[in-house]
Amino acid sequence: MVKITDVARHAGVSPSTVSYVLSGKRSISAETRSRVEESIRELGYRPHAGARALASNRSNVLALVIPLRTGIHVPVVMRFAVSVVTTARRHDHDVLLLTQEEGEEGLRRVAGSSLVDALIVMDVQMHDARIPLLRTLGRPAVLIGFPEEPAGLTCIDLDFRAAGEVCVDHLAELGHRCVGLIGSPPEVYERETGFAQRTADGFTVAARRYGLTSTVHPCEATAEAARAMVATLLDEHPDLTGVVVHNEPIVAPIVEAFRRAGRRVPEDLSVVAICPDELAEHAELPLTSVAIPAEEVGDRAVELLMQKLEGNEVPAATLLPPRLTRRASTAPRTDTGRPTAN
Amino acid sequence: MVKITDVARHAGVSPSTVSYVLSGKRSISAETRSRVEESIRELGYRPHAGARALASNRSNVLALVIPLRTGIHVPVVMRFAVSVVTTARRHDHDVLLLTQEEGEEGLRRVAGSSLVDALIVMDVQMHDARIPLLRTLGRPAVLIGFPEEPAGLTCIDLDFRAAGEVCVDHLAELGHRCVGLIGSPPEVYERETGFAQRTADGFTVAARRYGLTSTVHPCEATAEAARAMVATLLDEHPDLTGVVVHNEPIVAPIVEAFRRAGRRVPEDLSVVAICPDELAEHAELPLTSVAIPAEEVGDRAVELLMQKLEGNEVPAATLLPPRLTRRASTAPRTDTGRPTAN
DNA sequence: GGCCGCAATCGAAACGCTTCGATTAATGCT
DNA sequence: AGCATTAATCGAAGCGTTTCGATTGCGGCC
Repeated sequence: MVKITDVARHAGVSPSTVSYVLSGKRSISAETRSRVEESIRELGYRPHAGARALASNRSNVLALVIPLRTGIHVPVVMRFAVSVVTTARRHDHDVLLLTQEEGEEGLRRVAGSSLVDALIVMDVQMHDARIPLLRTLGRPAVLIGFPEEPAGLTCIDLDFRAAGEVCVDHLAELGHRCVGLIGSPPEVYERETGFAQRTADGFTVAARRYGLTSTVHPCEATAEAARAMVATLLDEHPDLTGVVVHNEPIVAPIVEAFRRAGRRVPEDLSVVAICPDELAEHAELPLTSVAIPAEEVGDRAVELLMQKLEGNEVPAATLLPPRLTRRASTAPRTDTGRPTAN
Repeated sequence: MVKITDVARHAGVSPSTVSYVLSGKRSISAETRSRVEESIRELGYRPHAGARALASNRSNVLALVIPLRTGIHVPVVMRFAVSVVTTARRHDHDVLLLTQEEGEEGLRRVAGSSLVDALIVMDVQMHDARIPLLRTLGRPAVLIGFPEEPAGLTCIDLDFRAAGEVCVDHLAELGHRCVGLIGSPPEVYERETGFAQRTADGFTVAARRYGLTSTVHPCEATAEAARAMVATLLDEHPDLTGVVVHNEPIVAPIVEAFRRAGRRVPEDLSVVAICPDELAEHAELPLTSVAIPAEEVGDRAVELLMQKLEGNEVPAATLLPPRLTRRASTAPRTDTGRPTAN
């Protein structure tokens, strides 16, 4: 293994000079710099990560805790993860993958052993056991999602409450008077997962503001559940003409089920999805949707973390504004109420 | 930060004794051991990962390279990743996440800097630029998938060739005489991704052995493409009564499309999927399938790596035998050929 | 009873890097 | 011309472990 002293000897300088060339923390003459760089290249030198971490008290590794729970849409998680890794690399950091199975002890371990400099935690619950822990860990952390009591922590996410509202705004503007939200699986709500709850809150509040009839239903992420859901909905709310779907895997099955139930989309029934743009665009019928900006969230989370690592203050809460894109699944309400034969 | 000397002082022993208690590399009296352990607990001591890596020349971290390419089914990738992390933890290792974007330079970096002790590489191509690199890296590596020239490397995967064969075996036994394989998106084949190619090979060879008419078609992973595929297939092969689908996202759309085209499944047309059991079980019509044992592959990959880290020899190739589970989507061929009206 | 071997423990030398003062040479200022 | 300042570099002291030989008792053995 080639080490810094080898490079130093080869370039005719001291090891500290090599170190400063690498870190740029002190000025180095152009001539020396290029000589050192040439030696580094020639010898194929790579600083030893452990030695570096020991001496500098920085590992240049971030921990990323990814959720494994049921009811969480995997492709979205992956998009977060990838954007975190990509952005971390831009800042010369690597990413250590932790699963939720490891739980609090995992966080303690990687933080306590200085394996990582900072942490990113996904899938935050309203009352999350990791929250108090993160406060005491003494390492910068960014949460993707908002707990009930975020004081002292840095959180970022799509503004799901606003997302719920924006969907209702859109439907209300189109003249719909009776709207429904088809949400995440029940267990997601039972766990009090912030994003699901807040979407429902925003939806309900906005509907009330417009004086709309509204209803919220959790739904399992299977095609059968989707069909059953649609049946229930149409049965209990015959006037229903606007639906918001916040459950990625079943957006297509829901639309399909409404059609089978004799509702044309969008002529008889408007559907707004809260899902990645990609999914909405490539559906059989392109769907009006509020995007889940996974890449942006992951990216910004890392940027926030980097700021904190440099000792800078960062906003405690970052709520990304929802962006609704009109596509082919929403239309003004027709007067006829329930136009097609049943 | 509490360090090993603090623990040593607190327990009234030397630092090396504490180290030996932790590593178990020398015998320690029961009394001393428990005194040290108590001190560790009381002080909340955690060995510094960097210092440990420096002194021991082991980071206890594995690199996992995950694919980001199009045409790769994300949930399956995630299941690999999770099982890798879980098993690695059982062996007291952590997992560093690398994306394919980082490419060869990423491998060089993490291996060269001793950030990781060993590597797991997913989504291996037949002619993969990383293969020669891995041979020179001087670190144990396990590939999930098989390249063209695996000499000197350790590879593991489902035996996709056998999987293709097993599907044909099953269909042939049921009396089908004209079978088709609907595969991964074209780009996956263009990249010469081993698993796709081998499945197709196994399928074709087995069909020939039985004297069946067979056809292989790549297919984009969208519902539209699935429908188009089905139309083409039925058009070009009117006698088709058995289909193998090796493309997770579209198994349901394919079945659906056949039904719309007037083929009852399984009465008129048998479908075998190559996909995770979970997907096959929870489909509207439970599908006869060959499972993709992601968990087992990830698990075994880590076990192999651990063996190699301990200096043990391991088999160069591990091919997990395919397991076909009969469910409701396959049935004996009926005499009528194409029974339902068209 | 002296010797051997083993179990248990200690001390000190790495491990490869960063960083902090110190040193030297060159530059600017008056 | 002399002094102060700055740029460029060096040397050495850590950083917190692990590990290797050395040391100390102790029981068993002949």
